Amino acid sequence: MKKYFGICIFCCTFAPNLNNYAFMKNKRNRLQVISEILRSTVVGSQEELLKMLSERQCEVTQATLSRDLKLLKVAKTPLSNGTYKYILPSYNKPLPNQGAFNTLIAHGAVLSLEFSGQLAVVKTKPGYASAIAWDIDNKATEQVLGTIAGDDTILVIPREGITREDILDMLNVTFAEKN
Amino acid sequence: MKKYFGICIFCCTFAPNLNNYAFMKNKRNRLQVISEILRSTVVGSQEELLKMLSERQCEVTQATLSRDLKLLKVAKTPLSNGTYKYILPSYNKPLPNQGAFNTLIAHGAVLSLEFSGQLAVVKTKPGYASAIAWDIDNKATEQVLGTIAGDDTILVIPREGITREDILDMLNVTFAEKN
DNA sequence: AGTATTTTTTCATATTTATTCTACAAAACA
DNA sequence: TGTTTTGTAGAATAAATATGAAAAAATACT
Repeated sequence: MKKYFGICIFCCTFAPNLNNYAFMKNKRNRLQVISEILRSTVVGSQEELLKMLSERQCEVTQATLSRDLKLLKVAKTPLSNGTYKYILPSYNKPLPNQGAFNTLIAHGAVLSLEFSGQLAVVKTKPGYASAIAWDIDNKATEQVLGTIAGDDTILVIPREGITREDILDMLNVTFAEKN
Repeated sequence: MKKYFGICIFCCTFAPNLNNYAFMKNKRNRLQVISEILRSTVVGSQEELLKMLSERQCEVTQATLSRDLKLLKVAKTPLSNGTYKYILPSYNKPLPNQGAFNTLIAHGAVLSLEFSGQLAVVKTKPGYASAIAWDIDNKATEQVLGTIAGDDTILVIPREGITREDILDMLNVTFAEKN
């Protein structure tokens, strides 16, 4: 049976690659490091990035880096000062550091959680939204006023006074039970 | 005395260039044409773009094009299908022009757009909501956290920091591409 | 007008980036 | 187990892109 090897847009790794390889010696780590560098630094060329990688014990060739950047959908864009910058696509940018929830995200039907104002939006695999919304509705009446589910998106409306952290905790609990 | 020649991000021309030149024979027009092409087509290389330009009576060399793209801050970004695409920065993408969206509204499946707080609600012809929501989801990940569609209504949840105008622009782009 | 100044363009080329081809390693399979 | 498939990476190279410098065009100035 064919397994799907898809890159996880949150941790930038391949889902089935669960083993531990030598530290900093594999693609997964490298992609992570590249993301981190690009998120925090202005990098104008692959060569430059190559140097920064080798400083972090990631020795690769430009060919590999080119492929990595393609994989990560990193764009090269001109800046106002006449130089260039490699930028991560927006979904890689934030890396909302949500600890435990991230690991759950990586393997389940829940793809992401993001906030906007007082609202939370949960993205799921297509078709899963209603089922998961039902779980949330039922397990989190204290924190959640209600949910609205489409096909792959759930809008979570928290009660007044509920923080983002509360929502996050609630989801962790809800999905911890699912696995 | 030194004059400041700054590119106008709205019309893509240089401010002091107020005269009329021969049609399609100057930088201003060329930049405009480049913007139009990139807004409506997937272009993967400068050579490709060069051809499209010459079809439109803009004969230039790759060197000039490279500089034009730098000026317009066009980024080259990898696509999921393994190819590349030149993309305009977001402020060039739409024309922040209420009018355009209204005309589309008048003839298309999109009936209206209204805002409430940070949320936007799009009304569509019956049955169209999911299809249009899907478009919005896919074409506006930068501005939109998610959408939830009923039969004829779409709830659009903008990301934090996204203005109503951004949403309007985004919709213009999305629906301009549909025609 | 003619001349000076600034801007734009091209040519040639340097630089940068993507890809082909090869080799090998890990995982899946029989 | 051996075999096949899939994924990763490097070297070499092709392809794409950026840039210096000179020429041409446009504009400003007198």
